[in-house]
Amino acid sequence: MELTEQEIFRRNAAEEIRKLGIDPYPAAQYEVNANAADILANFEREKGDYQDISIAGRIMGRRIMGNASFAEIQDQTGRIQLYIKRDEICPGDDKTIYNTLFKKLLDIGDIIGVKGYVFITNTGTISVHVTSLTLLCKSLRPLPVVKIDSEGKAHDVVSDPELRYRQRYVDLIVNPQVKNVFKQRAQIISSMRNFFNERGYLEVETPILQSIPGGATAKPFITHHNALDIPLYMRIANELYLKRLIVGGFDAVYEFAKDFRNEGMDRTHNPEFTQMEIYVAYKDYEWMMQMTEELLEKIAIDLYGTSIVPCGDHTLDFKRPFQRIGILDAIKEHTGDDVANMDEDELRKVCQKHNIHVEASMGKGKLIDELFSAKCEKHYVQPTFIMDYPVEMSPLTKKHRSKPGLVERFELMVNGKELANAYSELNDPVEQRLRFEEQMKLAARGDDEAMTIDNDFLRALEYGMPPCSGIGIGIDRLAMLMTNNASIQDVLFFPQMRPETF
RNA sequence: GACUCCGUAGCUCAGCUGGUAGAGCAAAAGACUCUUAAUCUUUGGGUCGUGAGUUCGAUCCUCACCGGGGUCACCA
Repeated sequence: MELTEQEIFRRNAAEEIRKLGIDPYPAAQYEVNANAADILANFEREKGDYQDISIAGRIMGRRIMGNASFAEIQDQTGRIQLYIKRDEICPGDDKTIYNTLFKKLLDIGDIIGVKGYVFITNTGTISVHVTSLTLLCKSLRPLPVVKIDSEGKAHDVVSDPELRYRQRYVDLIVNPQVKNVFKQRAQIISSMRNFFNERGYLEVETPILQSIPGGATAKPFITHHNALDIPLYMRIANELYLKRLIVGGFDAVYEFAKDFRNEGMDRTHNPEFTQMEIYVAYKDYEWMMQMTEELLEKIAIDLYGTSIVPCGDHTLDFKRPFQRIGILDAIKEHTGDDVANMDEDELRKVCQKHNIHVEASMGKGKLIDELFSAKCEKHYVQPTFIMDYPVEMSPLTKKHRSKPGLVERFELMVNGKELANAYSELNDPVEQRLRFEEQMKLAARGDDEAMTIDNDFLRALEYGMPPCSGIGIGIDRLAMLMTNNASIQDVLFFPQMRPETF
């Protein structure tokens, strides 16, 4: 790879630094006792504190005025200005550290540590008056420089999505608000974990490599285990394993699970994504709706201090309780068609009437799902539970206690997108076997996402699983909602991309 | 997968009804001991995504390919 002019200059500078007897990549730890955000928030001139600080960060800008300079360094918490005076960092006759190292050989992007004291400049900027400077890492690539003018307007913002996603490290350095999105994501997960742990639920880990990919209807990634010489699948869900644990006697288990689905990618789908699934014994989907309301309200309040969350052109309110509507009622409301008692042929006609693409392999459940996705989904902006799905599209769900042909299932729709999926779990092993067999028939018709029968799971159910309710919540989509990002790529550090050629 | 838009210096972008390119920042050299988009002087840096075609001549027109965005399809 040909080096650019600036890369050559920086490599040469690293050599020059070595010639001065300074290691551009020193091994020793650098003790830090302060950070930018804390200093900017808490420094008061009168208090006389922050007078012996040590801080480290990346050089983000320099303004050299002969024998005194200002620079800005950025640490994990933010940026702070440094004031560097030649005769203070070089008190003796040897001015090399200032004249040669700082002025000539350091660049924007280098990581340095400084010691000194905090003061306020004549123009009122809280700054660190540097008394000693240590190079901690020489940067060999020029960093994009984003400047903020006096009106707070950013110039030359790095916005090219390809650069931002492929080189997330650069994005994080130059776009400080990006870091905040990921802090919020971590906070959301932490809120959920606290919520569950306070209730005594057990966090567990279950297999990612599975010989039968179950628990969802989706196309899996296939891999191969050499020693066993068998195909293995990357999990599409962990549902069947968590239910095995309920059989085993845990009353509530949850997992933040990376799932993998070999399907199309767009702004709401990444091939690998995170889903939180939880199963609680002796509960039903009514209970689960209440728990979900409590959980989401808490997440919003932990994050924003209120249940109200900005989201694109809307404002979402996660205040309990959420709206509830049956899926067939939703379809009736938005299409005018009452599909409750229709057979497959009639349903297909209704779909065609609404210009919905149908295929021969689609069964009744799938057709209803299509109808809902195309005509209803987008209308549910505020958190809404869509309830009581047809049995055909829910092979793991218990039949509705009072509504024939339906199951006790809900999906939570927010901002026109599915955020969660939950049900009263089917625990009748004979019924479950029949449902799997129905799925096998769909597979025979050409549905390459239909479930395959999992005999070990059925064996577990035969030992007896207490009635329970489970839910899966899409963590990436939740993060999108809660951080007001329209693209999944903005809430994943490293969204999937075609491999780069170097 | 289909359609569509985009790809020019390290970064952000201009440009040309077709005559092989400009700016700001960044960089290099110099000046400057309170700057803050620091300023001032000087300078370097590009096979205009890749390949082919049309043309006397292509960064610009055509086609293919590569990469990305958007819409749709697929997909909980």
